Amino acid sequence: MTRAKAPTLEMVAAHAGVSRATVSRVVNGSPTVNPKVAEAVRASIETLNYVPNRAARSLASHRSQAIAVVVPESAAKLFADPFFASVIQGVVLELAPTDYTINMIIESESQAAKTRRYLLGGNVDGALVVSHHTGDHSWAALSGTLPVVFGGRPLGEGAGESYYVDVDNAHGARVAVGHLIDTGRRRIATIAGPQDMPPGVDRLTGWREALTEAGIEPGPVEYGDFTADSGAAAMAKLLRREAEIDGVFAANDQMAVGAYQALAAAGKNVPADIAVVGFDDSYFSVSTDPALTTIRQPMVEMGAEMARVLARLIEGAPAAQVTMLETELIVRAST
Amino acid sequence: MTRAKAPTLEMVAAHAGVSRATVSRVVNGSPTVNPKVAEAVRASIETLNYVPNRAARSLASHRSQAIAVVVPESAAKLFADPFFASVIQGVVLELAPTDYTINMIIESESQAAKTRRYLLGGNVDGALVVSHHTGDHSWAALSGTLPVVFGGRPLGEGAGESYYVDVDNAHGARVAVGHLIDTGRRRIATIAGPQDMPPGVDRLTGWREALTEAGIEPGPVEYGDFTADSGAAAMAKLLRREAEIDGVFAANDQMAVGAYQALAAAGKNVPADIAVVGFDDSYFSVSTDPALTTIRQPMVEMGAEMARVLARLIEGAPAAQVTMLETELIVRAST
DNA sequence: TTGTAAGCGTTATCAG
DNA sequence: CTGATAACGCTTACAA
Repeated sequence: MTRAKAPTLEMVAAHAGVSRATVSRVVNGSPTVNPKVAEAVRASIETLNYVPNRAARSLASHRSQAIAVVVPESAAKLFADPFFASVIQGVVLELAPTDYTINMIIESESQAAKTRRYLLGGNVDGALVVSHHTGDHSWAALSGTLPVVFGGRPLGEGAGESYYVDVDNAHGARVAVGHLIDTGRRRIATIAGPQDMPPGVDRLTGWREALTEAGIEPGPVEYGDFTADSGAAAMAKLLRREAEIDGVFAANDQMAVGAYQALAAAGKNVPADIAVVGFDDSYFSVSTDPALTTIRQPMVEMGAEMARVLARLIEGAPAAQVTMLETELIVRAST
Repeated sequence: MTRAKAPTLEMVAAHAGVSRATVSRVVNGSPTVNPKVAEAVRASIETLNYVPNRAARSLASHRSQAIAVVVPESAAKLFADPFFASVIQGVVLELAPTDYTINMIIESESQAAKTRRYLLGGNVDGALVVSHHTGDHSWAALSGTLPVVFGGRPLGEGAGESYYVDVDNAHGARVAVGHLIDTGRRRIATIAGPQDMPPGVDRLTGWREALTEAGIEPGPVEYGDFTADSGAAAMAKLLRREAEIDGVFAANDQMAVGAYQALAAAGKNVPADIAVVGFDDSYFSVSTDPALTTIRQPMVEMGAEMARVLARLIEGAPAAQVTMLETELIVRAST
């Protein structure tokens, strides 16, 4: 079962009776080629079933037509993290119809140098860095050398340099709290996320803004680390601090789920005694009882947008340095 | 901001005072090179921060050091399907420390030809096809030309040809049913999956085998399509057929979740009146009330194993044509 | 053990 | 508008 040798550009040239240069032009859609000749070449390509060799092409053109998608190892280890899965899905679907190839690469501490060199070694035309909630832009240094687009707002310095696509967390939080207010809640607490992660900060800010703008005194704040357990603990503390809380905004669904437990333990009914709204619209939100009102993040869209921005960057086209994606309030039974 | 030209193998050779061939040998770990020389070359590589150009390398060697991961488009569109996410995670983690690059590619009907040519065009050294529950091996034809490893048992003809890694569905089902029997259930029904998908078939078979082997008359069977709604409908039918069912094995967690609804509607208590066990150990299983007893599939491990088998195939090493992965019974509150 | 030199399949620069 | 003819950076017989 010998594999037939793949036809080369040269063979096409011979078959069509033109030079290799001409075939190359046709393949690359150069306008400076006689229509008739082009047609003939295309016919030859068709009959020979020719497909250009990527390696040769990128060696000669200095473009790899490849895009790296970098995910932190920690994330890759999480069991099917829906955030990453969705973002990557968006990237892949967006790039599928283009000529770009997607190189999935894992950023692990131990291989940091290897990864850097891979990226800088001309193996890819650009990189997409998905940094979950951490705001970690340790790859920012690459930006000067290689087009890079980040997912999530960068934290701290270097922020001004990089291109990124993010979800408008503050706005989402404001909408969530606004919904609580609209439904008559007046003593609204929050279970905030870690303050060293942009989403943690922004969602807390949004909560506070919505309240002060509405002329309502912000309720108590407790912090969690985005896990259900931390949410339960935070809710318990909140309850201990103030029994009259009638609404709580959790910075993510998992903490909201944890809050449910603490609430149940305290004999509080959701939403009768206290309304709760989460953030993410993860699968937790539908499987809880009562189903959780939450803020949906357009994760797939985020991946797609990142890919679009990167493509523009690679092609030298102007691109927005920061793209904010809108969230959406999903009202369920918890409010 | 000019990007410093990447160092080439030639520059390393000059720096180390040897020929390019020698540097190449060192880079590729050839044993026929003087240790001292090799060391010197490595030092030069280090100081120059040299990283081999992939395109040139594969052009010259006819190996791409790349592996394609093919996912059906339908799956990619599902919201963060945990099955795919986990399998891919396994693949990526397994391949990360190797020199293989991972090319994610989506198999869409409209681009089938393009994908085929990409795979056959020498762009990758092998391919991993993740075909969820469908058993679709339409890519089997590639096997003759390119090393390919499938995820999931192939359906029908061509099965004998291809390499694949699968979860032992029948055994998992037997264990699930065995657990039901062990806990005293005697009238055990099943909500089976589609019979045109290997897992659907195998899990039904396992259910039947466990029962007959235990000398228990198999209970009624109803079919679903792996969705929660279909599970609810199937459970309702089951109840209508026989009120005395005291145990049910759902071919996946989602259908088990659906069954919960039908059971609640019928005033049945889980697990007092009827025990239910699912399959997959998806996140649904923990968020239900009561938490679902289920069979865990080693999805991440499946991806890793697929990668391992493919690597062996590419390197011409002997590899098992079929690898069966063991499942695990996870006992929770529903039984 | 090491070096020489001929490619690998395209693109790109120049002439024509 | 088309055709030579160098690169592109690396691997690999073949020699030495």
